[in-house]
Amino acid sequence: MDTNNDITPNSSTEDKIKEAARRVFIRKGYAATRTRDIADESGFNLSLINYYFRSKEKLFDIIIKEHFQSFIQSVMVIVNNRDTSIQQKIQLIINNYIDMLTKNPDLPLFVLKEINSDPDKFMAMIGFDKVNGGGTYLAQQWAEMAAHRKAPPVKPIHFLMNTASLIIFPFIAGPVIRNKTGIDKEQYNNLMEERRKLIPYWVSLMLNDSYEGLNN
Amino acid sequence: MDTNNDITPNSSTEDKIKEAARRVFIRKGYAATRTRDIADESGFNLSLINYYFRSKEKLFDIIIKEHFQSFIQSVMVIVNNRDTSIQQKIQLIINNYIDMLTKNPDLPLFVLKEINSDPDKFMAMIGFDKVNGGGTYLAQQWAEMAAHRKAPPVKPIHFLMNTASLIIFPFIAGPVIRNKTGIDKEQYNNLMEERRKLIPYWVSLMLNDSYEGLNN
DNA sequence: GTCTATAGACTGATAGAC
DNA sequence: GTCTATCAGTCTATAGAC
Repeated sequence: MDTNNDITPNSSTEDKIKEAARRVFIRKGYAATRTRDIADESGFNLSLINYYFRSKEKLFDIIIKEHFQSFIQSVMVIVNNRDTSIQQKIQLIINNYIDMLTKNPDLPLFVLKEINSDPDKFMAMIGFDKVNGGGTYLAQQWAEMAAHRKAPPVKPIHFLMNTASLIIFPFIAGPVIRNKTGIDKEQYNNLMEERRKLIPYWVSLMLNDSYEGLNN
Repeated sequence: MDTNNDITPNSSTEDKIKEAARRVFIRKGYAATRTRDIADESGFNLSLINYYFRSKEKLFDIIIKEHFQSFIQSVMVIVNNRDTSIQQKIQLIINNYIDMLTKNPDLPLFVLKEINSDPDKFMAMIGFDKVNGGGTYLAQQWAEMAAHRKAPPVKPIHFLMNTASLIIFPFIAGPVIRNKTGIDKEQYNNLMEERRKLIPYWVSLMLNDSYEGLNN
């Protein structure tokens, strides 16, 4: 998956415009992005955007598809691996996300914003509508784990929400937290690195049988 | 704090425009909001927006100030209360947030989006720049708790991130999760209600001395 | 106070020169 | 392929009738 922000020096004009468009779209969102911003970012003339891609919307569509499909697929490979435990899968998914989000910190806010403005359209665009979490091998492992406990662990939906929250939200809230604490981007990334090991620990706490005592 | 979406029937034109503007701004963000949208939402003519508020930007400024200041103050009252424990404060803050976010599910994404586009400006606008978390009574209680432990609990910054993540992120991700699971808005709100008691339990797990064993 | 009409700037997209 | 010039539509804001 190519989600880094490097400029490939020998790429074609078409690719350079795509790279520039990807950066601007993700930073500002579809609505707030002007085709002139993309032209400036690419270093080429405004009219070339329409020459290569016909319209702003088609350019957006192409870029987003390319950007997400390989990432979604890499997660699907992890959750369907028959040789790893639930705990190992969780660690791998967390690593996968933290790698990707460290490279693309603007991505979660962008995705949530676009999904908010038209859920069905955007999820179909990135191919997330075809993902069926319940049909994964991870889901099967979870069901087996739940069956072998006296007390049920936390509801899957809450567990999923919590794991996603702990991974993704700190990236979204980065600007707020850095603004309040005064820590710089590098120090903040170090905090995110610490979380690679901390999040698996925190989520494992939620799966403990001691959960039983809570149902009051 | 008036953050509900009720239309007050006997309010003036000025107030009706403010109410309409608040709804539209929060739903779509500043950049994507057109003054025509506000005019339509209010039922009045486009030109009255400028008659009463001079410009889109000044109207935005007024509304956002009013919307947040009372909420921030209500949280400050909780964190500076000398008669409640850390645990009680956490529960009260969680209740405060879940109440507010259930009424205004679009708010977190709106805030994060605006902060992302200009952190200093927006945080000053809502008065959050003057908030000093380290000077609160809660911070003092935390320091005392940490001093009485052999092993330090989780770093305050991670604890803060995690608590905020578990509260706020599920509201942001609501559209995605509802889209994937097919559950409706009311069922989703029920899940959020469950979290009132679950989040304090989960965050308490992170404060346990068993945390000691993690530092490998 | 509330409306219609329109100015002036900006947007996405295209025609045509080279 | 890449550029300049410009169109047609939309945006915020204002002037002026009532």
